[in-house]
Amino acid sequence: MQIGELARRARTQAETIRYYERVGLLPETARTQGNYRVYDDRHVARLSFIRHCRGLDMSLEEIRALLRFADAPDESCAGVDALLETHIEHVTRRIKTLQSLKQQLQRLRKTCAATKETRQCGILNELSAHSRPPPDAPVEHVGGTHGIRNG
Amino acid sequence: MQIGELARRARTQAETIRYYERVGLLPETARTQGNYRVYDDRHVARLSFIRHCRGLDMSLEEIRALLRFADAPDESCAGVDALLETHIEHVTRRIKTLQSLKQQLQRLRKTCAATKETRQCGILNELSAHSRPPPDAPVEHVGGTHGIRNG
DNA sequence: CTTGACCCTGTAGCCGCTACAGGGTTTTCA
DNA sequence: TGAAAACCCTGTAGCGGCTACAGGGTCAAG
Repeated sequence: MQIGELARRARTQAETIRYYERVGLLPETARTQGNYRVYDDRHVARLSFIRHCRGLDMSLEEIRALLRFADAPDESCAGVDALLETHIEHVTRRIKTLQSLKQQLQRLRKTCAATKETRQCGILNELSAHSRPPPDAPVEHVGGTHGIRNG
Repeated sequence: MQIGELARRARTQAETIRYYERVGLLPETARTQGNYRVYDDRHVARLSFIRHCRGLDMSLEEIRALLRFADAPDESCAGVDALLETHIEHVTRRIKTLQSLKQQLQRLRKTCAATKETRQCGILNELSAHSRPPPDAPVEHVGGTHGIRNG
């Protein structure tokens, strides 16, 4: 099968597949005479695995690590388990951050209830105040509020 | 004051300030003879405002919108309020996504409990399965699990 | 023999910075 | 006076994880 069919089967885009090859998540494949990439079912499985992990918001680095375990089946399952635990911690931390964020935003919004002009808008005043929430902790790896950068 | 002091006062980095100027969040300032940017207290206020909003995980686009309200004090506070509401929705949605993610990950981790070798690692098997969680909704704008991209 | 569907490589863009390189200016101190 | 240090400047490239082109080649059907 060629890249288009692989893309359909793994619900991805051809460009993403080529990207994964470029960054070493998918192996370089055989080519046809016309220089088209050729894939088989194992590629479908591997790509589906990757997309599944991405759906679970793992980074490509984490997935790379998982794939190393999958590729070396004699290593202990413990590594996989540990990686997953770490990832769950990241997610948990991110949830907590977002929850406190949400509270702050809601408090802020109430500030507006009274006044009705920007001139004296409580929100803007609050936001101008110097006190700031602590920055989002020693940059771990669970993204911001805005747009997961893929489709 | 010059850029370094502004940076210290607003707890930012000079490079970030120049970046904000470049993308139009901060105005272009006067310069000294030696071509150094010159700032005053209003710049501190504006930059603190921006950093505060960033601390609340707003996008620069949202902040730009807020600044427009702040710059045009006759417009209604309602716009500010609406913007905030939208942002809160983003955050709420992201929290929900992450929570369901976490559940999936925890289920996955239990799969491992029995077997102890990757060869038959339940996690890897599960992850290879074709069923995938739905992608993270029509890309709104609250980032992934990994690393808020600033300090 | 042309159309169209598919494929290729390479590069630039998204966000919000960060981190240089390679220079200039100003202050400080011997 | 002159050197070092501390500050500033512009410009460019990088992060992650793609996406979206431009500008071409290949292949099957009509």
